[in-house]
Amino acid sequence: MEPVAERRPRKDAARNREAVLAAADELFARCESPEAVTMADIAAAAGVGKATLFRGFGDRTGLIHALYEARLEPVRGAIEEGPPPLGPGTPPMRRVPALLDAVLCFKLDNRHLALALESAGTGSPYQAAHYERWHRTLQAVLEQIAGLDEPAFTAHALLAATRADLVEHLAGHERLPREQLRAQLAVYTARVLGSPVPQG
Amino acid sequence: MEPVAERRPRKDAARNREAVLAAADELFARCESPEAVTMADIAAAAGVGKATLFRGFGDRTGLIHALYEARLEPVRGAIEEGPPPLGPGTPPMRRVPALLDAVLCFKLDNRHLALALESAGTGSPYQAAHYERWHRTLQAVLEQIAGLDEPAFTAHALLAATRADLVEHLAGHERLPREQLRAQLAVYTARVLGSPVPQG
DNA sequence: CGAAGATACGGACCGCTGGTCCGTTTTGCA
DNA sequence: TGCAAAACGGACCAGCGGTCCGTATCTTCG
Repeated sequence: MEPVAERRPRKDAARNREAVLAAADELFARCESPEAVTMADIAAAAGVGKATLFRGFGDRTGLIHALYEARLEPVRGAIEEGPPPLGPGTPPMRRVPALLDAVLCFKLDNRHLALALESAGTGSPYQAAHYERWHRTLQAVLEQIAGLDEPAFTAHALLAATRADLVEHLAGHERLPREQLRAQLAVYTARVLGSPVPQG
Repeated sequence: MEPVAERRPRKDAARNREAVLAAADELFARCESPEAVTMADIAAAAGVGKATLFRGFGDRTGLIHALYEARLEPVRGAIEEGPPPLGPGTPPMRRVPALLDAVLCFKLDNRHLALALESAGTGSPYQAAHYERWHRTLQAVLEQIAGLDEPAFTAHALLAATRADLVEHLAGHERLPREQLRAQLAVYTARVLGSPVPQG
């Protein structure tokens, strides 16, 4: 079979792609509701025609996914090959809370983007590639904890506690401070794991 | 001050309202994705003009809310004044799992409707009246359990495990049987409460 | 360096949706 | 039975995601 050459993109295309991602990022960050930022807005802010958006990312959800994935990259790296307590080689009972805290912090730092992703029209968030990844990772760690059955469901349930709109509701609407939210999630996680509650 | 007379609606209006609710209910149940059923569809199915929809319910989310509330009515009654284990007067450690099981069953029985509600364009599900109600109820019961702090967050987290799209993902997409899902939620709930796991 | 082919561009354009307007019909009351 | 008030319905509108195609830009090769 042909080795699919995968010729690298033209340089104006690459530049435009970056411009679009940057513009979208800023617009989503600035606007309160993800639905308030339209594709035309993004194109205009990037100084680009609308067709360029769709040629480069397929459709709206494609663009949001790409943006999310780019922002997520560092966290993913830290989880897959970083040092403890996030990286591999951490004892499960310590890694699970670390993973969830990382997810929570990410959503706090990228509230609007996460919100945009999870309410991105077509398809539930549960079919997105990154959710699958997070779930698999978490499930694998949970499986190493003796006496904890149903790791698959438990992983879903724990991740559900960090849903973007819940985070937005607590942090944004109810003004719950960041550290307090993190602490509450930590306590909750500990309870699920049956471990003694963290200090404090 | 005038006693606001609240003159009762004309009978054709009442009849149309029912027709619309019935039609919407059936359409949402029949179609896979809530977005696939448009307001025009509902109006046509009810044998009514589009304006009647908007006059009666304000906008799309208003209609969905009304429908949801109507379907929810029996469950709400059972919780507020029904017999144990759902109603008041049940020991907290037994009532919490009963409440969550009721929520789960409701979402299983009304998957598409719940999905429509939670992905209803404007506003997160956390601002809807019924969520507020469920959360308050659950929180109140959790508060009666000694040694369990953060009842507010715990209530949110537990309810998050019954999110409509998660339920849809597990029951619909992954074909997890109803009883199995209920059992898993029960085990998970027990773990959060720190109580011995239910039999089985 | 210049020309030709490939690639990407952009904004006018389309279909469809939620939501509104207003002339017409139905209802309730005297 | 007559008349005002209330509700009707479907043509209508604005705005969205997404597409099309003539044009401009890049790359490559002689």
